Amino acid sequence: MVHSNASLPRSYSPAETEPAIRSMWQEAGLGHIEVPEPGTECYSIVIPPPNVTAALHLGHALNNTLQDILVRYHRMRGATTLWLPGTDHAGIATQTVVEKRLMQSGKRRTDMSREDFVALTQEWKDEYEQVILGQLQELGASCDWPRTRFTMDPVCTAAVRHAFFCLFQDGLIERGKRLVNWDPATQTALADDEVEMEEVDGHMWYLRYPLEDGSGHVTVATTRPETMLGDTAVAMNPSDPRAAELRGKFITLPIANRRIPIVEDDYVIMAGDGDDPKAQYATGFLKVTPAHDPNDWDIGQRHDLEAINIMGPDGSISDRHGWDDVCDEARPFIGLSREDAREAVVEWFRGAGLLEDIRDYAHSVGHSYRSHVPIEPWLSDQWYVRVSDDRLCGEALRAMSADQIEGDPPPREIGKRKGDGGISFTPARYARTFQHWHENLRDWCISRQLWWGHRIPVWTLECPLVEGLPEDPLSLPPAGCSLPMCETQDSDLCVRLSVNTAESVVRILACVDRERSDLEQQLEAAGFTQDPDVLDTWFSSALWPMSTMGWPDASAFPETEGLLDAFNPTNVLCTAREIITLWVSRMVMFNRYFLDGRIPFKDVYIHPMVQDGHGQKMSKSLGNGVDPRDIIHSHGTDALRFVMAQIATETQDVRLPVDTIDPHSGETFSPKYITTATGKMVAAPIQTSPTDSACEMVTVYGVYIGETPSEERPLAKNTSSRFDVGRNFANKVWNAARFAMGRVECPEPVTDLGTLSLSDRWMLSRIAAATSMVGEAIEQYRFNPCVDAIYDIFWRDFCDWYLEAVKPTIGSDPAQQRVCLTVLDALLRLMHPLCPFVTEAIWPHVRSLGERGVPGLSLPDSDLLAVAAWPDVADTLHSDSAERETARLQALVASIRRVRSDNDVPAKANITLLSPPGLLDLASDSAAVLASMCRVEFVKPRTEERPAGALAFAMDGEEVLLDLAGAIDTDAEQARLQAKADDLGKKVASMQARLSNESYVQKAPPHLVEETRTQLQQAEADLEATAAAIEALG
RNA sequence: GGGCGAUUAGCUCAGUUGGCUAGAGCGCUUCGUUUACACCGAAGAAGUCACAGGUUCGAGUCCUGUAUCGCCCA
Repeated sequence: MVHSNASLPRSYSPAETEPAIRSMWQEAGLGHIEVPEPGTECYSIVIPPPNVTAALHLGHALNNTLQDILVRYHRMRGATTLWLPGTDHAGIATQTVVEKRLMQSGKRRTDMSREDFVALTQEWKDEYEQVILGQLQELGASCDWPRTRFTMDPVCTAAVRHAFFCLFQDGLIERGKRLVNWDPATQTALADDEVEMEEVDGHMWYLRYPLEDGSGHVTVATTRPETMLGDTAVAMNPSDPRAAELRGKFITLPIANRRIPIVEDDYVIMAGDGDDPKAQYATGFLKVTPAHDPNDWDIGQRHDLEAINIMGPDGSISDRHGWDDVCDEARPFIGLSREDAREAVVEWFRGAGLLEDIRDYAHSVGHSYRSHVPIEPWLSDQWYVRVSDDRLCGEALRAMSADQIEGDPPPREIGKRKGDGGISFTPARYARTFQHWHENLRDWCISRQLWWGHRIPVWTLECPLVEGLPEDPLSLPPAGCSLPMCETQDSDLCVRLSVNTAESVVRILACVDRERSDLEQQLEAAGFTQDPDVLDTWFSSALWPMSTMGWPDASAFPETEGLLDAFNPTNVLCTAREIITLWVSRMVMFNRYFLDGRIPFKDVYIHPMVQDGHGQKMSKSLGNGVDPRDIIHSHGTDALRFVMAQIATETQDVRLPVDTIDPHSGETFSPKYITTATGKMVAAPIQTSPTDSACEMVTVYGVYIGETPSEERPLAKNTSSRFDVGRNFANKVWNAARFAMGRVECPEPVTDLGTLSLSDRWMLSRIAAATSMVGEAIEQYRFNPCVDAIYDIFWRDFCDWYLEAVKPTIGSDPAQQRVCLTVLDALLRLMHPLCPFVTEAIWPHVRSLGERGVPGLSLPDSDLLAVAAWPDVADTLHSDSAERETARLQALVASIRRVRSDNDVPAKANITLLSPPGLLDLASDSAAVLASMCRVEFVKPRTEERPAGALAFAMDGEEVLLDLAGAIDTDAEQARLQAKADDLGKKVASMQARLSNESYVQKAPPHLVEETRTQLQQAEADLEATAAAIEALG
C-alpha cells in the first residue's frame, strides 16, 4: 500500500506494507546479477542450503538475516553482489520423514519400487522447497533467485559424478570392509558426526573366561556381554604384573567354544590404576571383539586378529555375516535380538557359574541422530573417501590463516600454493575446532543404504578369479590381471579390481563419469550392476560453492558461465558450530582439491545457536522450531530481523522463550509442556484455549508428530515478547520519518556547514560517526554492536535530541530543512540492511521532497533504497566542537529536567535560567532548544543577587540558578543537593587517592594522569558550587 | 576423558587490545497526551560483575584454582 506524504498512517503496519515492498524488489530483479567484467569488485555468499525435510525455524532466520545484512550492505557499497540460494536434499533426513508419513498409512518403503519411492520423496521435496524459499523471501532475503539451486539439480549431479570419478581415479575413494556406525533401525551406515553420544545408566558385567590349560581363569569386564560370541582375543597390559605368567596362553571362549589368544596391548587399562575412573571398574583383562568395537578393531589390527561378525543388519545375532564356527552350544543364540542376546548370554554365564559380578555403570553410548537407537559398530562393505590423505586434510590445514593456526600446518613438498593461509574464522576460537578435526581426521564413510540421494556411480561385476583378466573390462569374461587399476580405452571410464583370494573372487569396479549413459548401458549389458547405495548428503554439499557456479563444465549449463571465476572464492560462509566438521571441512578439502588449491571462502562466520525457552537447541528434528512467519505475523519482518541481529553476539547462545497465540480468541498464553521420550521439553501437541476450555488447538510440535490441524482444532501460531523491541523500533522509524518529512516544506541547499546551527552540525557529525561504526561492525561480523549503533543514532540522537532541538526553528529555516531531510535519507541508508522494509517504504516519500546532501555528505538518488549508495562521508562532516558543545547542552538540559522533576515543578510552568558567565553563550545561543526541551522561558546572566526560591546546581564548576518563580520543596531540594554533594565527594576522594599514589603518577600513561587532574579540579569546583547552593537554601 | 563457552540490575543480555563513578532493553516507581510516535516522552530506584587467590599504579576484562550450567569432540 502506498500512501501520500500527507496521509501516512500514525503507526507502521508491516502486514500492509511488506507485500508491496517485496513485489517492488521482485519486479526490479533485486539480487539478480549478470556476471561482471573481470576486475569488477565482487562480493559473494552461497547460502547454506536448508534441508527440505521441514519449514525453517528461527535458527535459520538468524543465519539468513545476517547474510542478508552482509549482502545488502556490500551491494550498497557498490560491489557486484551475489547471494546464491538453494536447498539440500538431505538424504537420510528426508527419506526418514517420508517413510514416517508412509507409516501413518500403514505402508513401508519396501512395499513400492525404488523409482516410486523416489518420486514420492520428490513430491515432498517440491512442497517444502517452495515453503522454504517462500520463507526466505518473506524474510526479505535479497538472493539471486533465478539462480536458485537444489543439490540434486542436473548441474549439481554432474559435479557429484565428476568429483566422484576424479577421486576414484586418483585412488582417494575406496571400498572396504570396515567397522561402520550402523543404525539397525534404519539399516544404514552413519558418519561419525551423525552419531550422538548419550549418557546411559548401564552395567558392567564381569565374566570369567577359563584358561585353555585348565590352570584357572581370567575375568573380563564388559558393558556389552552379547558381543562375546565374536571375541577373538583377551588383551592385557604388558606392564600388568600377571603378564609374565599368562604370556602365550590361550582361553577357551565359553559358549562359542573358540580358542583365543591372550595378547598384550598398552590400550588396556590396569585394574585400580591411577586416577582413571574407568580403572575402578577394570579387571585388567579386556575381551577383544574386533568386529563389534572400534577400539577392539584397532587392537585386532595390531595383533592380526580375526574379525568375526556375529550380527545381521537388524542387530540380531546371525551366523550369515562372517560367523562360521558356530558350535551347538552357541546355536540357540542365533536369531536373538541384541537386547535378548545380552540377557541370554548373562544367564548362560550365571548358570555356568562364570558370572563373577554385576555393577551399575554409567557410560556414553552412541545413538543414531536420526532413529535414536544405539549405534552398532558393524563390519560391512562401504565406500570411503580417504580424507586422511595429505592432499585433502593437509590442504585444509594449510588453508588456515597463519594467525589462527596453532603451530605450523603440515609441510608440502612443492612450496606454497594458491589459497594457503586464506581462511579465517570469526569468532577466532572456532579455528581450533577446525584444526583439531583435521589433525585427527578419519576416513569418511560416504555410502548410505538409502534410496533418496545421488546414487554411487560405480558398476560392479563379480567373477571367479582365473588366470588372465581382460585388458578391456567391457569385453568379458576376464582373463588375468591382479592390478588394482585397469587400463581402459575410454577416458570417462575408470576400472579397479578388488581381488579376494580367500574366496577366489575378483570384483570389477567400474566408475563412469557424468553424461555417459552409453557406457552405463554397455556395462549393464555385460552383466555389471550399479551399486544400490547413495552418497552421504555432505558429499554433494561439499561441492556446493563449485557446483552452483557451473563446475566442472559451465558450457553445459550456460547460465552458470563465468560465475566460478568471478565469485569463487566466496567472501564468507555463515553457518552454525556443528557444521564446521560436517560441511566447512569438506568444502575446503574439495574446493582446494578440484580447483588447484583455491579456497571456497575467505571467512567463516559462526553464528550463535537459537534455543527454545528451555535452553534446548531449536531444530527441525526435535520439532521445537518456531516458524519465522509466526513472528513476522505478530511483529513484522523488520522486528524479526532487528532482534535476530541484536542477539548475534560473540559468545552467547540465545534463549527465545515463546508463547502461543490462541487461534480462537487471539489471546497470547504460555502453553503447557510435556517431556518427550528423549527427555526434551516441548509444547504439548494439543492445547486448550485459555478463554474457552471447550476449544482446542494443535501446536507446531503436534504437527511434527502427525496431528493434522482442522477447522475445530486449528494450528496455533507462536509469538514472543522478545521481538517487541524490534517492532517498537520499526514503528519509531516510521513515525520519526513521518514527522521529519512533515517539517520539510521548502528546503534550500547548504553551501557551508559553518553557517548551520549547532544542532545541525552536531547531527551531521553524529551521522559521520555512525556511518563508520555501522560499516565497520558489519565488516567485522559484529552484529550486536551494529544494532546498538543504529538504535542509538536513530532513537537517542535523531529522535530524542535532534528532532526535539529543531522543532522551534525548522519551520522558518530552509537550510535546516535540507539538513533534516539529508539526515533522514542517510539514516534510512544506514538502517536499510537491518530493516529493509520500513526504510524502503519511507524511501519514495523522502525522494519526493527533493535533493538530499550537504557538503561532505553525498547521497546520490536511486529508484530503490535497496540499491542506493551507502552514505559517502567526508572527514569534514565530523565536528569536535559541535559534539563538545552539544554534550554540554545535553548535560544542562538533563540537570534542569532533574531539578524540575525533583521539585515537582508543573510540566507547563515556565522558568528562568540564570546562567554563570562560562555557560552564558551556549545557553543564550540555544535558548530556543532550552525552551522547547525544558521550558526555559528566559536565559539571563547570573548576578550576585540570588532570587528567593531559586534552585541551584553545579555545572563546569559554576553555579547555575533556576528561578522557578514559585514555591519550592525545600526538603526535597536539600536532599537532592546533598546526594549530589555526596556523589561529588566520593568522586573527589577517589581521584585524590589515585593522584596521591606515586606509582600511579609515575607508571600510568601521562595523558590519563593529566585527565585525572583536570577532572579532579572540575569535581572540586562542582562540589564547591553545590555546597554554596546548600548554604543558600538552608 | 579432552576442548570451548557461560555465570554482570527483578528478567533478557552488552561491555574489541586492562583506564572516567560498570551500560542497554524490558519490568518497576513518579510525572506527562504542549498535534511525530502511549509500539510515546521526562525523571528515578536498582548490580559484592559466581566464589577464592594472584599479576598490576589500576581487574568485569589477564593468570591459577573452585562451584554451577551448556555445547562440541572422544
